[in-house]
Amino acid sequence: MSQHVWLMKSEPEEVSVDDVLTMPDQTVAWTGVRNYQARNFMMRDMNKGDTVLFYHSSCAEPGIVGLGVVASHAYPDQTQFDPTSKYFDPKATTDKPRWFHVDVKITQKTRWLGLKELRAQTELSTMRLLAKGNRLSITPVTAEEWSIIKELLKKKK
DNA sequence: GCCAACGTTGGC
DNA sequence: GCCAACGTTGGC
Repeated sequence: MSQHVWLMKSEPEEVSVDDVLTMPDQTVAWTGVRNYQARNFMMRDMNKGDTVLFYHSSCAEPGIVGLGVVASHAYPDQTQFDPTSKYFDPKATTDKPRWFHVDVKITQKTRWLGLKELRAQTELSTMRLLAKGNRLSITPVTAEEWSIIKELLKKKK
């Protein structure tokens, strides 16, 4: 079972890195994913202990703001069964759930590593996050990309 | 299975 | 609020 690194987007208006730090065990259930590619990453490719780059999106300061780990295996997203939830899916049943998610535990806040700064690194031009037209909320990060990001995070911007 | 219409994402 | 890019839906 191999170690992976993932970049996971969250809208700070919904769940910010600080919000997660106030949650029990600094862990958030990553519910609400309604895209099959992102779901499949969680179901098929994620392992407990994988590294997570916590990214703020749809906000004034998009970028990486924290580090964490995958804290569970994928399990059914309860919001799909809740008619009052905006994530309700009428086609999902408890026998045949459509949507699954993992839990993510934040292990540390980082400095803000903004999207512009990421784009400025030619070595990071391969990042899935930065690919033209990318909208995926969960994207894999290669070992090479991760080591570059680690160095960037050490720098005092 | 094709594909037009529609909805969503997310940076700007 | 705009809009490019992409995913999903549903009629045929």
